[in-house]
Amino acid sequence: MKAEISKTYDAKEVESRWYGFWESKGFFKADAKSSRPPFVIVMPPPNVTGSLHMGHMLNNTVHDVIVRRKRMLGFNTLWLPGMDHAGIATQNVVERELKKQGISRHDLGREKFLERVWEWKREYGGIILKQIRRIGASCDWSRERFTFDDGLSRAVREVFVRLYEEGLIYRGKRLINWCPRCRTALSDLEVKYESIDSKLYFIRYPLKGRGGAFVEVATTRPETLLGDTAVAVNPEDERYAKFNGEFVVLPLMGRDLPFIFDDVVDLQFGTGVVKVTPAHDPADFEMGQRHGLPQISVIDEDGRITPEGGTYHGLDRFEARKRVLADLETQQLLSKTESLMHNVGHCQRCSTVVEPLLSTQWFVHIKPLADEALAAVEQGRTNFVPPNWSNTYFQWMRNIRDWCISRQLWWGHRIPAWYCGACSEMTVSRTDPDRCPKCASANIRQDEDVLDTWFSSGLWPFSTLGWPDQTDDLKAFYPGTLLVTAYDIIFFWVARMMMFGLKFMNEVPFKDVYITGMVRDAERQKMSKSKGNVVDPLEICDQYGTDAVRFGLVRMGAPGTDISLSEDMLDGYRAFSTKIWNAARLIFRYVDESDRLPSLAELKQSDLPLVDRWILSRLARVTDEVNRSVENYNLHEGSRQIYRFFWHEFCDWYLEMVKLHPERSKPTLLYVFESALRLLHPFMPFITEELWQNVPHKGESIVIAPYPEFNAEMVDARAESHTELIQDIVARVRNIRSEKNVNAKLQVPVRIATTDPELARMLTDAREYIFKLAHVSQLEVVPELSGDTMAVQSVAGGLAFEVPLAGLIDFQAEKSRLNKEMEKVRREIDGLERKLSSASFVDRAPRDVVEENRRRLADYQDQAAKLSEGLNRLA
RNA sequence: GGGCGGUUAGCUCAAUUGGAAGAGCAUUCGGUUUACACCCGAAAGGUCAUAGGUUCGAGCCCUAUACCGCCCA
Repeated sequence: MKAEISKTYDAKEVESRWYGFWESKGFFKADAKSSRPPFVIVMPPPNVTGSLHMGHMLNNTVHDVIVRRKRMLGFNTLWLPGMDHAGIATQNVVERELKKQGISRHDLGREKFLERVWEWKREYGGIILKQIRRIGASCDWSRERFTFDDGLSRAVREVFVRLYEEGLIYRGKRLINWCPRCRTALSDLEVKYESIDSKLYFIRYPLKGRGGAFVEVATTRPETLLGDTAVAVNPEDERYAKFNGEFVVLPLMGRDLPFIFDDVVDLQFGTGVVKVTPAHDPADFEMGQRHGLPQISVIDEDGRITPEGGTYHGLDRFEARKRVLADLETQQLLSKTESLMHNVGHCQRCSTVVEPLLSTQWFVHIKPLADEALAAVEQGRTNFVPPNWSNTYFQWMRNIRDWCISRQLWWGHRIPAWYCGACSEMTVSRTDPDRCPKCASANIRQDEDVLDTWFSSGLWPFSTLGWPDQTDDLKAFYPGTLLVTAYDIIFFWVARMMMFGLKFMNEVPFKDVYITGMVRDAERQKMSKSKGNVVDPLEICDQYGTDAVRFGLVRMGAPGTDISLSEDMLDGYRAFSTKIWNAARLIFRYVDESDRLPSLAELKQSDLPLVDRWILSRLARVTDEVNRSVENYNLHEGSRQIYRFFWHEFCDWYLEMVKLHPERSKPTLLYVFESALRLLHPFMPFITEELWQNVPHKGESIVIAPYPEFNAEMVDARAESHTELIQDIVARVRNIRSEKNVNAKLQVPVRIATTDPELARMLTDAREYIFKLAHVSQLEVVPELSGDTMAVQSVAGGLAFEVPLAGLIDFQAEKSRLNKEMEKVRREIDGLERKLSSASFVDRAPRDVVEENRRRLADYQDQAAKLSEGLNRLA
């Protein structure tokens, strides 16, 4: 037993010591053969390019609190970590590196380029996983996975082929979102809409064969008129009904365009006539399909005008816009320009304006998968915490559209489809073919494209466990118990895991989905690089201690609510670490090497002093509250309970009282402190391990020590009420001293009135606590107060008491103090009497509520009587 | 346009099923009591956004309004 620990708490030093020990001992390893009940969480795999930000820290802290408690409760706990290969992001990073050397990925070629990415991954990838260790995350690193590992790649391929065979994956020419900078297709989700202050242009389209007559068409994208194949109006629109069967002449191009009539046209928008460009606008694409319009692509994959664009061929799309407008102006076909706020899609990764393009891509026919995933949440097989997020999920699932899964990248799972150069047959296969299965030609080539990264992350809950093989891990750890994630990837990730899990495992991938909020700065602003308000978690962990940052995040993060991170907040929780440390220093003074941890039975055999019975009872209740809160994912509530208990009960009261007889209370002191450390461990893993190792304990590490659970034998209601009475007396004496400006060093006598012999005995026995805590010199317990006019009167816990302060009392001030107190009490009495005299309340409210109110009224009346007695004496 | 949140002490946020409005920080006052001044003690501070409604009883349930935020189209 170490007799002392350092005077100040050095969080950084302590925190650097334990993780390696835990990991090397294998405490975090799950056991696929165990008969204990499983508790399974998969980590949302961070991008391989990522480094830790506050969002990760919050997420991983929530995981860790939950996981550590479950592990201590004896569950066979698996927290599976890993990383995502992050197609676009990673490819961008490596391409940027290459660019510095003046080369492009095309200079290297596909194979060489991929080698470079793997090299990069080995060297720089995965920094984040080290950082995750730094914050204490108790993951099973023996099961770490990467979405681009061989095993997971096999799962991806299996899923692709099966879905293709079932007709749920198809290849087709559709209008997709295209990023001209990344030169790849994107899914709908990867497009971020930003509201932009832009212009609405009114363009004259001359009517064919009607002399100079024209209709006006409003558009935000004049350059796309090059690809117009119709103009459309709403069939209800009487202004334009007469044009049925007529044509307009497309400006600049001279093409004839028919009038079509379609419900989607908004009568209020612009002039009510819109241009239709099926190859460059999603709504127009659909309209084109309904009306059998030709599709003319006038913008290419680089964002330049195609040969279809005539004289504009080769111009960048934004340059083309200027030129088209200028030419329209010259021909007097531009009638006016209005300001308009509208949403423009940008690439999620590089912020380039996305171009809707007609393109041949691979899609998942999503409806059948979505229906299952929708039903699972509707039936409560998977629950969101907090539950309102299920609405978000429902809404998206109900309006879901086919998922474009092919990407024109190199870094990713290559699409397992081969095309025959001889017979044009397409083959989708689990294994790489060397010749065409139809015509046996060896002239086959694999599809160039790779899959959306989210396609592989969607398989994470089972691909990481060895699927498609029926491994022990898969049997033991699927389905998972819980998923913890922020709300921004409910669609990207949660929804897809639900769909794939149900499809391929016939079971939801997790029972509960806990949605965290976001971490914001002290002004509640979103953290962003451009604003420069990003807080580096590792920096603040160094500064405040990881335990303190963790505790702060958990304490402030009610499910689903955002957290604003401020210095004040962090200061507060660092102070909590220091408080724990200092409490330990005090306790260690009383402890020597011969001390050992008592069992509860041993404690209960001895005749425990009041304060010991009290603190054990409080510990029991707090243990119950913490367990209940964390079990229901109210981590903020659990952390609040334990903070309050440790600081304001254990330290402020118990430790102060124990100072009088440390020897007598030592077994209980050790027992409660050791339990409190275990109770706190999931929240603050480092400091609790450090102290636990220095206090008498059983076992190798607090990580695998049992978590405290409620024990009714520890509850002692009488000890609680007696101690509360003492606390109340102390608080009121302190209040009187403070209000009367009694010198802090001056001790005062106290007289308490009671006729209850048990209370009288208890107070006499406990008087030393009152002496110490309220600076009292002597305590007299009397049947009735003497009527000393030189004393200050008050009531505590239903007992009248007085503090004789001869020569210190200002009668007037004392009178007004008592009157003020009386007023308060009367207000309470009035309210309660009104309530209790109402027949409807007495009849309809539950009996215990009525009783409770009666009891309170009696208490207040008693207090009022005692106060008025005091007032009479002064009069 | 559709959906979801939020509005409680000066600030940041709690309040389990409708049954006595709380904490931390900040403020004021008093304290170098041998664990801790990152501390101890005391105090002050609230029309729970607004207006209606349901109920014996509403911060909590219902309806509208205002402002703020997010998501989807």
